[in-house]
Amino acid sequence: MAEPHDVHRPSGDRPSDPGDLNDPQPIIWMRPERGARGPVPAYSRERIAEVAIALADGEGIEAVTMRRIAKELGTGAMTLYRYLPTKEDLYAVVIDQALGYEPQEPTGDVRADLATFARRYRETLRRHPWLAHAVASRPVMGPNMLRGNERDLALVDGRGLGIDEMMQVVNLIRHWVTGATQAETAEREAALRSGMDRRTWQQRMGPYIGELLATGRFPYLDRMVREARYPSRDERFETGLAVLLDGIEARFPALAGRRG
Amino acid sequence: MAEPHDVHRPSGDRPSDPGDLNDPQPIIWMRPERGARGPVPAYSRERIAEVAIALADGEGIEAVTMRRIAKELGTGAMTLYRYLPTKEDLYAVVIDQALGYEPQEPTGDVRADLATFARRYRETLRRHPWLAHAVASRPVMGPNMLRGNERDLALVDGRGLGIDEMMQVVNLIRHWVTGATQAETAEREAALRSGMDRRTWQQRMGPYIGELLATGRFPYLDRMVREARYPSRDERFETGLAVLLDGIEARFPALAGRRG
DNA sequence: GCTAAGTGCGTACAGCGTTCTCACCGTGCT
DNA sequence: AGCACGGTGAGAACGCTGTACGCACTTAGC
Repeated sequence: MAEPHDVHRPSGDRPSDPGDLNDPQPIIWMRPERGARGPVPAYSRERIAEVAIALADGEGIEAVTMRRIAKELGTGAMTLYRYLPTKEDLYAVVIDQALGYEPQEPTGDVRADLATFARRYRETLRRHPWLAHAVASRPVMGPNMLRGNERDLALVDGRGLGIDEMMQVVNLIRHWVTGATQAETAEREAALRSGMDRRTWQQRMGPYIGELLATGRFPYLDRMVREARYPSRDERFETGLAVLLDGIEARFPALAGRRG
Repeated sequence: MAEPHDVHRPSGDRPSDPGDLNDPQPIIWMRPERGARGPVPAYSRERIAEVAIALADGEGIEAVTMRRIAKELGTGAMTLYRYLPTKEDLYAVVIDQALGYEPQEPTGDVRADLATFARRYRETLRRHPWLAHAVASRPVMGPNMLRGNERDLALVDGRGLGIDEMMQVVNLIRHWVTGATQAETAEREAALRSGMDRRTWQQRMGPYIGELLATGRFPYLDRMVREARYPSRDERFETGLAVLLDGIEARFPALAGRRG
């Protein structure tokens, strides 16, 4: 929330509009990767993001610090600021790079295409356990995100839906997948945090759950503990997805038939 | 991820099981609020959480620091650690308290009940813009969360669904609401960050969007800028909800009829 | 070859969560 | 009635964070 200083103001800036004092920093993807003048840079945004992603995947997102990335690259922390003006910009680049881009051509079967889209998105978010959380916190607008948006909207195009409706369908799936994946990883991480194994977690939670059940005020929790078959995460995902797709076909019948 | 020290081990602890070196801290709601021995505490978990929530609502979640909360209470930072052993425990208590508890009796119309549930949940998350993000990152298990779970499951009970299916339906709605609300707030916050008004944001993004459209490689982005009617957030929410409920009724027909 | 933009990076600062410590308080046991 | 001991408030200090500033060095364009 603190306003970063002007790293280097464009030399020929117009007499600053008194309405807004500091001309806002342009979004990271508008800043040129390097100017034509100085020595050739030793690193690049992409290389830095690559290291940050590896770090986040291997040791958790909280291991991603400027100093640590720099150390991994064999340089000083301040060097990174030649490439990325703030840590928020680092995140933007890291997220967009982690999202990546995988093409998907519409097959004419919208339901199948949307299912593939949902599964692909989930896989991406699961490959990087910090990603769902990161992507949900900010609008990203990077090149991969934007190309991905084109690809995803194409899956529901040509069926008579307006652009608003198309966005609605795609976002419905996106939001559910991010929400569900976050819940998945939150559960997993909480278990891991308490000593790296499932037993320790149950050891910690067991007495608490027992205490709760003893009050008799949590009949459904009781049933969850006693009756639940606990479908696998994959099964739960597939069921949720089927519900979603049923709903989409019910509300937007144009999407239901085969062919275009 | 760092293991906090034992704040004060119970005096009569058994010879420590060599399997796991440090007996894990019990979950915060199992620790007694205070022992029977010493002077009466000047504060309480609830009071601390109250201050933290006010701070987060007013100045953003990043304003919630131990020192700041302490200052607001008129005390020293370390005082808080008598009530909450770590900041993660603070978050747990804060989230559960912010979730609150609002009763909801089943009416016999499951679709209407689930819609009410979804709207109520969304309102709660919107009242505290940091909450959706916070609740999605960890399993909470606090008293409000747990009572809420009982209340929500009751809405789909008595229709022949197993507990797993009941959870499935409730979680589907929860995950979508958290995902969608996070997207909502992320968008809003990003706009606010760049100078507190919408115009500054468009001023920053405008040239970038223009640059993208000029490439001709983003036809759908183009349509979004040109054709989109941009339904309000409330409209989008209602549409998404209708889709979800249609899907639920299609997959679990037992929920569709009136009465029990 | 000069100039100025651009680069690598050490130093330093304010602020973070948390550990250690200590003086003091108040209840329950003797 | 006295005192032991657990609970309490809180300051000092540690190792960490993001990043502002400054300086020496490199290189493209004139």
